Amino acid sequence: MRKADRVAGPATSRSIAPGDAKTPRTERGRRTLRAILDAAAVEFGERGFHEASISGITRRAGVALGSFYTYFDSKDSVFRALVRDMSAQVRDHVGPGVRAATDAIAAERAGLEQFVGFVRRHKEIYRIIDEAEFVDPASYRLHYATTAERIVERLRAGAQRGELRDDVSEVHAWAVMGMNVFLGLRYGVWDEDRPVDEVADTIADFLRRGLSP
Amino acid sequence: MRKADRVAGPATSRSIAPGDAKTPRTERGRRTLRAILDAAAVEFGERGFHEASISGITRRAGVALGSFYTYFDSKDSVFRALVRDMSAQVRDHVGPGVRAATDAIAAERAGLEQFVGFVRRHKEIYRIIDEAEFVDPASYRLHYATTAERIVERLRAGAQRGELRDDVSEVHAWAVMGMNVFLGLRYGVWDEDRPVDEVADTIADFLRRGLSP
Amino acid sequence: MRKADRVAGPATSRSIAPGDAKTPRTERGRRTLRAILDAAAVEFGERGFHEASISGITRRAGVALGSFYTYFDSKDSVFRALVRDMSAQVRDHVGPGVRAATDAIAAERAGLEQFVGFVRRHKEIYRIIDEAEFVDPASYRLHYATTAERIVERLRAGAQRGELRDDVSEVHAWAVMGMNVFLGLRYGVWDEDRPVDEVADTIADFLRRGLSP
Amino acid sequence: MRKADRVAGPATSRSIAPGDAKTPRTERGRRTLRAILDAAAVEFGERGFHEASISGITRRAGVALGSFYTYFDSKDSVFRALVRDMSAQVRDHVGPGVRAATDAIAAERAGLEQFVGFVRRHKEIYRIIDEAEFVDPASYRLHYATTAERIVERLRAGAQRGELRDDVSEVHAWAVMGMNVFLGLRYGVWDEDRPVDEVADTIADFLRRGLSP
DNA sequence: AATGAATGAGAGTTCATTCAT
DNA sequence: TATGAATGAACTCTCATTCAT
Repeated sequence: MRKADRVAGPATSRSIAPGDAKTPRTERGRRTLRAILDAAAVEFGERGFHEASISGITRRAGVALGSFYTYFDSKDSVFRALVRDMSAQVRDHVGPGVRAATDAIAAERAGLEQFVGFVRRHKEIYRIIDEAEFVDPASYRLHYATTAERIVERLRAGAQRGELRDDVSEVHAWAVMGMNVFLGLRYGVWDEDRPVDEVADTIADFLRRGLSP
Repeated sequence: MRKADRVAGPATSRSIAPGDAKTPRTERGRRTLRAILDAAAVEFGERGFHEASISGITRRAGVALGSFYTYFDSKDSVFRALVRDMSAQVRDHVGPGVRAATDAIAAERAGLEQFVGFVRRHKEIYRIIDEAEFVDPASYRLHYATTAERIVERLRAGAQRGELRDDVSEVHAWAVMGMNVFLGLRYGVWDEDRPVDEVADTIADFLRRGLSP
Repeated sequence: MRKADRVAGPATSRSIAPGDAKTPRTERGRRTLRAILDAAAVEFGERGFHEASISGITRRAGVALGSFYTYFDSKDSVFRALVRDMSAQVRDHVGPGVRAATDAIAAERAGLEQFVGFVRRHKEIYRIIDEAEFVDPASYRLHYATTAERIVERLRAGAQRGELRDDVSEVHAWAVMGMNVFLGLRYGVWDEDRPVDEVADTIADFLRRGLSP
Repeated sequence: MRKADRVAGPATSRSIAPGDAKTPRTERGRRTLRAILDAAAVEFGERGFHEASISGITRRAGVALGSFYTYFDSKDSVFRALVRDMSAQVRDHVGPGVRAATDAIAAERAGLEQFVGFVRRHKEIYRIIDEAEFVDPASYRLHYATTAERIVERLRAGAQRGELRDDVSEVHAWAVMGMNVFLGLRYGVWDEDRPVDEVADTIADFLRRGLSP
């Protein structure tokens, strides 16, 4: 996978200019925007929003400082674009595994497994989404609200199929999401001292007992 | 309880100058330090670390700008002091209820209940601890590592008393902590649309099934 | 009269490319230049020289940014072209009425009346010429020096015809011009709370007494 | 007269911090503010508002860049402070001569004489007030509206004393002000090729004939 | 211990102008 | 001739920290 695809690749059908970016009209413009977005992901991931600088982004992208403002209105606006893009990436990477699962518990197990694996490979995404809580609260809320929504739908579908208890609710969904996020932080970002498999097995067993009818 | 005690009260055996603060030698100095710490909690809570300013803190505290540096070396150092102090506050407020519980599940239920109730009353604490991930990662890690530690000890003790499964582990502890944090965010900070009781009951039931022998 | 003529119309014998503009060779080029000049008059009039931007001008003109430099060397040079053009417009609109007057006082009356009426219809011209004091002092001086020159010639001619005092001088001319400009500002640009007629009558009476032999 | 007095001297009873400046609490602060105001008058006078830079002001004042923002919120705010201050200076320098005059015509003659003399000595003030038309229109309007007001009052008082025609009006006042301003520009700022006396005599004679009953 | 003025590095942003297509 | 992306100097403003009083 080419580097640029990480941020705006064809695999996910996301447009080249997510969020607030101005759409380039020429091929050269498309290349520049792509370079800026990639560089921004690295810069924000390494230094965090406030330590990051526009000049750091353009230096990494190999373009002039002013070129940044050809595509974005402000530092905030790249960050917003990035958060939305990464939120979508998490969804796109976790989704297939979940949908391929044979039952409700297997689905949640797959979700956790994919998620922890994904954050191991993209630690900067974890950081960027988390920092959105302070920089772009709206996107942050949206990300987690949407994620919880998806989980509760899966749980309810499982209940209807008789695989889970009838009283599964939003509370369970937030609990599951909270587990995933913190397990991702602990076993994905901070330390990889435990196989993802093992963590997923442990949690799957826990959920099976806790949520079965 | 007087306001100052929230940050550095005698009830919790924390000294008046937690973390990096320089210890004042006179009564007047103690009052000034207290005022600065209180003001810092408000300023960081309202504006976040980077938006917060030293002059904002001293203005709220009603002292001169320069006085800040009589007690702290830098902006980072007040923040560190505050994070540790608040981490201790969470522990101090949640601890008694947990210890008073009659069994392992009741203890976790009490922990969640106390925690959500606490963050409802102190939303700024949530923000300050969370932002530490970016400003003072060491304190952030320490906070969650310590909290997970305490949970795993409780779970193991419960297992030894035969109330929980024998295989409870660090993974379960991080899962429980993750639930608590996100339920606190959802039902404590963002919206209070569900009674704490109900949330706690739901999770207690879930844990009982999931973790019983 | 078509809109473009306001800036570079055939009626006044001014070429399509006044001042610093490069002369277009094709019909298409002439249209583009005309569009840019019109747009510049609006942009400078609305926002003033420094707030105005080349991109604002080309946006209004509906042409690409780069096209601007096909016709002008710099921001200063459009402004210069515009100032000269507008200076000529004032002259062209005020002149006929003055020349048609039957005596010296009537001529000055007509000059004021035409001038105030003209600035009411073209408030942006006022601003553009005035701002030239800071942006293009040479054009500014030239505009007022030329205007004063014309006034002093009229006054001297009136004196020779025995309609005015013999000692009319440059000082009187500058006084008359100053009146006109400030009355134009007050009753033309700022507020139209008094009929032009009345203002002109008052001043004509004042001049008759002040300048008659 | 010391240099600082030009901007904020005791002679005119204007405070040391006109307009938008923050009041310093120490003697050292007062000195710094005074240096910044003086430097700003020179910088704006020489380079005009847009070419002037804060760093140019602080360099001239011999203080650090940041010190500017100890006393002013923005470039606009010093400019506003300066415009108001200078408007007051013109008034203060012209007023005494006018009040000391023995009749209405002598008063206007004195006003013009003082004004032209003043702008010869303070050409930068002329420029600063004029540029306010574009930078701070409110102050500009206020300056001329107030000045016209004062003139119309003088004329009406002269009429009541039987020295001037009964129908003197706002229109005459604006005419007189316009003369003064343009004569100041021509014989004060641009060129000193004619003695102030002579200009004043010419205009006084003109006014006497034009405005006498 | 307290004050508040002074400092200056550093950041984001603008936009006239150039240039490859 | 027209396009619009690219450039980078220059500017305003912020604020943690220092220091003289």
